[in-house]
Amino acid sequence: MGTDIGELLKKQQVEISELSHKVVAVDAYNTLYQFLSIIRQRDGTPLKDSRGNITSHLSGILYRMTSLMEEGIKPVFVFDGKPSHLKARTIEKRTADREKATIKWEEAKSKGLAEEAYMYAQASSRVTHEIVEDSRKLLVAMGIPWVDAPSEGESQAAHMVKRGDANYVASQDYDSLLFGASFVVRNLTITGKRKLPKKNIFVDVKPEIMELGENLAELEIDQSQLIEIALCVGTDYNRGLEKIGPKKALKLIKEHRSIEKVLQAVGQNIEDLQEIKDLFLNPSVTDNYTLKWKKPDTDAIVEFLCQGHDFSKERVIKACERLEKISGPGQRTLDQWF
DNA sequence: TCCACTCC
DNA sequence: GGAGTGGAC
Repeated sequence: MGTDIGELLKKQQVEISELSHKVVAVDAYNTLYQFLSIIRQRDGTPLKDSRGNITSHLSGILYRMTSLMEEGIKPVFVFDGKPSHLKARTIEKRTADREKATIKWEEAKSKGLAEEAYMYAQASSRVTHEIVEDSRKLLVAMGIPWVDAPSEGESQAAHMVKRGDANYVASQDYDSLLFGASFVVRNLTITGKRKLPKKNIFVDVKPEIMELGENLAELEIDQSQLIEIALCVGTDYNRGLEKIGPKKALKLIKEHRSIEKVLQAVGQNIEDLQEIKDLFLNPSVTDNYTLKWKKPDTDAIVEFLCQGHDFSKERVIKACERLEKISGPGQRTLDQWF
């Protein structure tokens, strides 16, 4: 997913408290996908209510956003709009991969291969329309704003950082840097535990910040060249060049100064090159949004999660009390919130 | 208070 | 992922 240029980028580990009072534009798709793939029962089944609706994302949103907001972070969710036609191949591939994984999940389950089953269960995660709608409902009840991107959520989130309406884009992907976000935060979690892929081992992770300008300076390239490197490696809009990874792409772009010359040199081609480059440089975004953090509507949260989705009332109310306290009287950050 | 482990 | 629990210290 996204572009694999991570190893070129300098990241700075920070404490969550360092993000206090910052507005963070959360890449909704990325975050929801993360919740769906990770918040699961031991056999790999996602959390579900009694009617069979998936609820993993709701649990993730409720608890993580509550914790982040307790730290003084102001999240805004940015949802994907209509994807570019250039993304069609990637979307088809994701669908196919998901379908394969779903079949393999069943197979592994019937063979009693628990670990394998879990892995395929994760890979079968899908951010459905219903999951997006439910997430929006919960966000509204929690008083967290959200924005609909005309196209990519990541580009809209990057745009909001460029405009100064947000301080960071939160995403595990690197694409928002390609879209020109000057600050991106990864691993925006509380516990700081992350399961290693495949293995049943957990490692400590801290939020890490990437600064676009600093990275460009370090790599001695400009924004356009960073995009060209990504194009060489492969993005959601194009297949990467054969036998070219991020290190080699960087070297080639610096050496030849432009991707056209790189393509000549390696004797390969990238379809729709200019169009994709333009998509990163001039993405479709909107200024038509207002960011307003409101007091949580505890009744609505309880109604939605407990009556609607069988959450434990006791636990939900506890989370609501934490939320109310954030915006409540005696809170120093009160004026920062409204 | 710190974990491992379970439940959601 | 994050909350809750219970045993170990």
